[in-house]
Amino acid sequence: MAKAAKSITPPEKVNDETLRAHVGYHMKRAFNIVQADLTLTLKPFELRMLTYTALALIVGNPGLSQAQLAQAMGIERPNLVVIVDELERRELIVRDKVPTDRRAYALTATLAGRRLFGKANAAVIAHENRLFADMDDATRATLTDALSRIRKQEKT
Amino acid sequence: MAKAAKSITPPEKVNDETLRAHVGYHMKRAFNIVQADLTLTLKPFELRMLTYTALALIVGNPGLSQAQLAQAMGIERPNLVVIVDELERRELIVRDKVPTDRRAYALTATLAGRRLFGKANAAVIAHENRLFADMDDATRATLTDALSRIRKQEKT
DNA sequence: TATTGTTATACTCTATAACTATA
DNA sequence: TATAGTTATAGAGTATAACAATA
Repeated sequence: MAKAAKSITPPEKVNDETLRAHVGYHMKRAFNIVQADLTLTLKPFELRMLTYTALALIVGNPGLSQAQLAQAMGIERPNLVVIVDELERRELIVRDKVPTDRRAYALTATLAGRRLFGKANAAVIAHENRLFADMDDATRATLTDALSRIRKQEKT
Repeated sequence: MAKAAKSITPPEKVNDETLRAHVGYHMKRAFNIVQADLTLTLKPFELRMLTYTALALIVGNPGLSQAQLAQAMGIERPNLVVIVDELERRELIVRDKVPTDRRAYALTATLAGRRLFGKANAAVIAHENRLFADMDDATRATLTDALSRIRKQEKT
């Protein structure tokens, strides 16, 4: 039988029914939006999400080691090196040798680092309030809690 | 006054109090975990999140144009080209010229494409059930809904 | 033997500018 | 003028392997 020439016309509206059933799909879309807005928010401070996060943890934990910081940020050690390099070059943090373990560095924020973090953090709080403005506190708490409970699965 | 030599010791436990207050921080951490698990889930099918998503939308919307697909996926047109190229090269979709608009392509999944998507989708559903196993349906619905309501802000 | 920090490297995802061919 | 698809390119994030110094 001859192949019927089916006229293909682009659909009026895109049906994403299959994907809408997956939480991961919504997470990606939402995170991309949040990430893009956060990038603009941090631009005036010359920070990115990663340098902001690292600075926040160093400000809150003076003497932190790079291994601890990488673990807390959920990234691999090699990826942290350039981040810490950048913060140190800008004199927002200092890298001190730990006397009791000569392999490790103790990371501490400088006064400039703490000041910059204070300003950047205020901007981040405003960014969050803007993005999640139409979300009531209970929903926001549920969202935060649900997200923070997602953990790595053990390998089978 | 001489600078006091303060002995810096790494903290026992990392305090992430500041960051825990931000939804974006939890979104990133959670998405990284989901993304890593999804990558492993799709590996046997030689798909990534982007090729899987594109295939899902083409299967569900025969005749879709690339511009529509890029818009539905929330990515820029140039980034879609290599994705569509790959799906076409693997003969999972076909690119047909649209008779009424000779600039556009109509994307349609082949039988092989629909079959592969069926198998991959089953694996993705299992992956989601595994990752969100300890989350009850109401929470999952709240999470999905809250995430899908996050929208781009208008420029001020 | 294991860990800290490092280097080198590769892969993926995202965005923008500029082009062509059509509309 | 505007849109569809494309090319080229750059930037950012992530991961692994392998190394020197130290524990």
